[in-house]
Amino acid sequence: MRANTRFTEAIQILCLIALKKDNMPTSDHIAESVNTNPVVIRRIFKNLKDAGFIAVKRGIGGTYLLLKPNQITLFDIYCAVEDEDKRAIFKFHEGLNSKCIVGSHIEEVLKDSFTRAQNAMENELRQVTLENIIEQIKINK
Amino acid sequence: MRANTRFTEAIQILCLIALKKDNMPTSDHIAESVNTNPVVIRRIFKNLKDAGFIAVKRGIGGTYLLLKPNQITLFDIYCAVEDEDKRAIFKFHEGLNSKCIVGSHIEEVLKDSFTRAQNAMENELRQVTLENIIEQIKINK
DNA sequence: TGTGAATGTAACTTTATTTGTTACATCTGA
DNA sequence: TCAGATGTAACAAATAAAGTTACATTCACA
Repeated sequence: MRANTRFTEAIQILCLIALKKDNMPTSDHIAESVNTNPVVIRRIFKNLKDAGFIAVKRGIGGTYLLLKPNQITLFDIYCAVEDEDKRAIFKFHEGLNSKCIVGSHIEEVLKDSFTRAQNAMENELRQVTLENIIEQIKINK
Repeated sequence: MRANTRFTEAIQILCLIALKKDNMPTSDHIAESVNTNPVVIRRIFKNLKDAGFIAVKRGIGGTYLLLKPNQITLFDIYCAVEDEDKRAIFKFHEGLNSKCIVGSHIEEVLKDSFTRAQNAMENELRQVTLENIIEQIKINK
């Protein structure tokens, strides 16, 4: 399949919304910045709405934040756009041979190490807020 | 695309080789434990050979370890079967709008946080050796 | 109250990538 | 030499993300 870019796109969408309070950006405006189709943006809107991060106005259009940027971490955003299965870094082949000592135990044995690695990654994402990202963008600007 | 299972398969292959010193397992034997095609196993053999972990005997067939299980970490195995691009957890959409403040800076700004998260994950993989995994399999047996 | 511009969403296509499979050249110990 | 293995190319199948089209629905405003 293609590389999954929903997470970084979601971050970019939230930055655009946070930085443009006056003219609330529409899916068309955002799609231009991300270089994709407006429908792709609207699909991510749905995830961000469900997570309680934004509100989207029908009819007139536009979006705004429901939380302050310092209340949203990168991990929160990650969870909003990818379910637990998708967030798992390491996957197992299906149908491991249960008659084989290795095949029947490897998944259980590796699960521990994999969980630790996954948690370490996620804890780093928890350390960074949307506000941190926005500040960096302003500095670089 | 499909879920990438090469990493877990490589670990399983190395466990099978480490645990069967007498009758060195062939790609056919291993394929049965992993539940896949022997060619898939041979493709991973190539990565493990290139990394210096195993030797594969042509003609007669079979494989054996060139390093001790305590000299190979999960991170080493990860690197052997996935190049750097594939190991990257987070990907960016291509063609971000360079005329937009967010589009032109987001990748650079996020890179820092993403690198930290990636490193945290990889450091956990460095803590676990093939020997640790094999011991756990024996205990569970 | 009609209109224009936006969102919500279904349905389908395109593209990318992994795994599975077939086939066959090559190798090696007995 | 031969039986059984690996090495590898080439192609098919499966899967999933992103792109696209289409259209119903919504809402501020003239």
